[in-house]
Amino acid sequence: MSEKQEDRNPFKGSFGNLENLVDKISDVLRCPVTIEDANHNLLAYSSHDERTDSARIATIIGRKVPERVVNKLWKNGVIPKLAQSEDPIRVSEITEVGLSNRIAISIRAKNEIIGYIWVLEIDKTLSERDFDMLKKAAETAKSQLLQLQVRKVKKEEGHQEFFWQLLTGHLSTQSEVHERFQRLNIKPPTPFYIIVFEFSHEISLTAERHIADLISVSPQLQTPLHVIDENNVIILCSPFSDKYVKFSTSEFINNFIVQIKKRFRNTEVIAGCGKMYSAFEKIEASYQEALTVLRLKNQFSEDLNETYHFDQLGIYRYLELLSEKNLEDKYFNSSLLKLREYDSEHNTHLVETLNVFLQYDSNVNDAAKQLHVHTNTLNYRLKRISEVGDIDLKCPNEKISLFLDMKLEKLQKNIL
Amino acid sequence: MSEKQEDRNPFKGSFGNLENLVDKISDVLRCPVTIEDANHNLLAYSSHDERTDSARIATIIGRKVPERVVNKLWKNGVIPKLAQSEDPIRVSEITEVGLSNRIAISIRAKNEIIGYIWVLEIDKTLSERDFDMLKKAAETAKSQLLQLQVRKVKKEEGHQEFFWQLLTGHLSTQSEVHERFQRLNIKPPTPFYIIVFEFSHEISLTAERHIADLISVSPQLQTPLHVIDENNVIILCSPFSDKYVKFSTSEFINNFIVQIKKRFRNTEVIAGCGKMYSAFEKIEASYQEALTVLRLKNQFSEDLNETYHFDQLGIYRYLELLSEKNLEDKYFNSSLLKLREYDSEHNTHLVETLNVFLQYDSNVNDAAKQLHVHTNTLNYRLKRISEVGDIDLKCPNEKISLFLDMKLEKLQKNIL
DNA sequence: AAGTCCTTTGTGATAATTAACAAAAGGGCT
DNA sequence: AGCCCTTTTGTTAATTATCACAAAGGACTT
Repeated sequence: MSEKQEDRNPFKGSFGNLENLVDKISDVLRCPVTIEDANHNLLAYSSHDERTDSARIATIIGRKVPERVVNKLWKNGVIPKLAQSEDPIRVSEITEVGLSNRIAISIRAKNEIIGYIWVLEIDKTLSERDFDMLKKAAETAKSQLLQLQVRKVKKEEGHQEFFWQLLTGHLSTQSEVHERFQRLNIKPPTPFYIIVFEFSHEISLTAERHIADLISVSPQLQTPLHVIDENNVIILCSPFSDKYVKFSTSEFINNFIVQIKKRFRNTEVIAGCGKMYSAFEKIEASYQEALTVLRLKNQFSEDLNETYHFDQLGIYRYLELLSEKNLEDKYFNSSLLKLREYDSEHNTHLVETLNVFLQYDSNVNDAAKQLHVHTNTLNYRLKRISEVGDIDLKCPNEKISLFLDMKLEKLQKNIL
Repeated sequence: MSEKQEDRNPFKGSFGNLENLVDKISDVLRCPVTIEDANHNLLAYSSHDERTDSARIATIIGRKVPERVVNKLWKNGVIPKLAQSEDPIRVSEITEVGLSNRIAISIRAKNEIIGYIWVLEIDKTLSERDFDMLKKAAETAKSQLLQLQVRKVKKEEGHQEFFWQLLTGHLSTQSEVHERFQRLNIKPPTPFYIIVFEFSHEISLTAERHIADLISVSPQLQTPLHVIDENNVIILCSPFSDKYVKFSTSEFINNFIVQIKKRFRNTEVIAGCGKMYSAFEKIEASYQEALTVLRLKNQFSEDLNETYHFDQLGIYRYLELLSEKNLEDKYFNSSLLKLREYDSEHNTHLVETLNVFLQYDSNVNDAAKQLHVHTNTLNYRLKRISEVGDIDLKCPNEKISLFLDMKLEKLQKNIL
């Protein structure tokens, strides 16, 4: 550091305690300031100022940043960014969790994060010079924190934060993950997979407690980590034994949903489950798969009513994309068009018949039952379908195309 | 027009004949210039200059722009653009047809195009001022052309140009199309469809004549229009009767290919056929469909060997897109993975067995024959597949997913 | 070399599917 | 009403598919 810069550093020297430092930062930047440790526990906050936002109030009251604020910051990448950079980072307003515009910087010693400084941009926007100031403040905060020996209070404290790191893929090495599991006294769960429950309403505090109970006592699965995120409950699961994985998972899911519905009427819950993996860097993948299941279940609610596992999605993973393509190409299935024309001319139900027939895996008996007609009737119709639509019902390509195209038409009807 | 502008107009007054005008334009712009009528017949060309390109030489020799140059200009949208705009349009070099950089402008009377002026940018690039000059030249050319009564020579002359207009969707109204057909003494072919033959080599002049004979004498179909475009022969077809459309089309296609292969050894020919329509604005769609067939036939040559009609493509229309999605998602089919692992551990052929089984529409007998194993063997394997891969072979969604995913894996192998 | 596990093939009984035909029912038309 | 055409249903015989069980062959282990 050059002499000139040192002269301009208002944070030079000792402040005795963190409260003095935080007030000094607040004076210099003319904004409310908060200092946290690496686990988002409140260490100090500027007091001259009553301008503030609800997240800050909650943090000061609870002496800790609320979990859902931390979760959000993980999800939108703010905390990972802070972990990478030594520079201040601007965070735009996030009204859902009561965060107004603010600036954050990490306090770090030897590349390890030991805390954060938060500056609220309530009615002033920080300049480049302010950013420099903040960097100097972080430097001073570093020595203060080291003196306080807050280093001991390492990141391992929060289960939730650790889980978010796993879910967002921000833990790089296998060994690091293992270490973290050990520190939390959790046997590393392998193999594992992610289950996400999506609630129709936001999850209340009462519900949170109930959910935590439900998860902790589950006899079917190990559930070492879980977190609540707006309407979703995200759970890291591991089977007790290699056998019956599917069975115990569906037991767990069904039980969970039944219990929730019993306790909270008018609440709808659906579940999505990612693939099972053994390498921890795949936690993110499994989480994303679970979210995909939920998205598609909302879109194809009838068809996927009984489905919760990513592996069971099958063609439904593909339909959205294909629907877009067909709209673009102005594609229509010639056979279905002919059948539709025939249907409307002769008051028949060839399309519906074909649909059910294919749905029941080309089994004449089952399809006939479903259609409430005689087997011979169905056979007669199939012959008709074959003639009218110019369809070879023994050709997999044709059958699959028809199956898909009918699903796609239905999807497009739903969207319009 | 203001007096000033008129003063600056070097094309004012009478030039006596087009040759004088074209030389004047060439003098002013210092570039080679050509004037054509609406059918691309040569009317006049500047002579002071031996700088030129091969397309211009061919045009002057033949007193007409070569068909393949005109086709190219239709396909890449230059002629449609000239039809819309009164301003000069810059055309970048098209080496395939021997066109160097040039500027074109339409000569029009009452919104009707009666000719074109072409300016070669051989070693000079035209300025904005030159463009203005060219517009004035077009104005003068207009009165000259009108005097020559070239208006009589309307666009109707060229079959090929008309066909390109249809193929590229540049004829707007049904009635206009009907009129044009009548002028060419062609009974408007409805319903119609497009067949495209793709040759492995560029089509020689000898081949062109042979192809024209083959098409004109076809007993299966009406073929009022056709055009040769690089390696492709594009044909507008219409069935003689509503019945046996499919049959006569495949007869025609097979005959064509056999004849070509007999005459030209070492030449491979594949055919693609678009959907049948009745409204002429759909010619473009049918053409594009035929091209899609050809594209996919090149990609899935084994599977689509016997396929030529767009309606028969089925799932193959979708595979490219799905392959991209799966690569992006890093998707893999869990069941197939398990089966593969089992196969390599136990030297079995479960994946291949499943593939054939699904290919043969879940028919145990046919699949067993294809696999050269006993029916019971196949049944045993299917039971194994069901257990190992955790697959329900009665569930259409699962079966279709497996079918698709196996095709997609194969596609990805081919690409890599 | 014997034993084990997995796979393949053969046999035959049983169940299920398909095909052929006849009768009946319904809808539209004159 | 009577006719024609299409659709539905019932009956039966012929054909296929499915299943259980036994035997045999291969690969690998001990």
